Amino acid sequence: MSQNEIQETADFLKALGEFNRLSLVYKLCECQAPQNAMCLCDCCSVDASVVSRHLKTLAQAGILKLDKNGRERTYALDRVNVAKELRALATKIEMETE
Amino acid sequence: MSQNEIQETADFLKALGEFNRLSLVYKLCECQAPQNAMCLCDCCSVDASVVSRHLKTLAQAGILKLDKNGRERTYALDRVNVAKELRALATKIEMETE
DNA sequence: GACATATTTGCACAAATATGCAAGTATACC
DNA sequence: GGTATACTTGCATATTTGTGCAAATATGTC
Repeated sequence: MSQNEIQETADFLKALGEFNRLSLVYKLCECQAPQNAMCLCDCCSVDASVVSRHLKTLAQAGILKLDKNGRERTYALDRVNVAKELRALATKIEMETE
Repeated sequence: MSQNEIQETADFLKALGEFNRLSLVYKLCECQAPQNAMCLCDCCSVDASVVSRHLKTLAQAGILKLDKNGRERTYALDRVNVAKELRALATKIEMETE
């Protein structure tokens, strides 16, 4: 396993491993339709700018997908990718080597 | 989902989401037998005290199991628990609600 | 163009975190 | 008891990170 791969996985997990960001993820988990940032502000009691930054972090980690329409940005969970990453890690950890 | 549950999951992911800690986890992943802390020092180039603290963090998050014999402490991956947690999250995220 | 809405960005700051070193504790060996 | 080995802990410190506020940008509406 290369240093880079370790760093990437760590970044992915770190993005999920913060209370407000994980709250956003769970909130989006309940939504079938993509949500805009303002709507997501309700779920954690922080400033809109903070939500904006958390959403950016999550999107960069491949956890959310961003869509721009007009002055609105809608975010949706990248369910397939997140589940894939988590399962890959679970499988790796389960597997006994040598 | 309660605030507490969110916090616990976030703590679990945060414990995994740091480069040196994840390196330790991968290292232990390759070992069938539990390893002592000194042996684990080799895998990341930091002071033994730092490794000691990271191992403590991982154990508290339910990622490692600790065993004391004599002056040695051996650590082993709690494969079952970690895989279970990751899979539970994957399933939750995959599932579309309403 | 003026104004409202949606979101991002710059700045400042407090809190958390990772780290190294030196000293402390615990156990084994002589 | 003295010394070596295997850690852990306290302290200082540098870096990162989460946060709020105010200003900036971008787009829609009148």
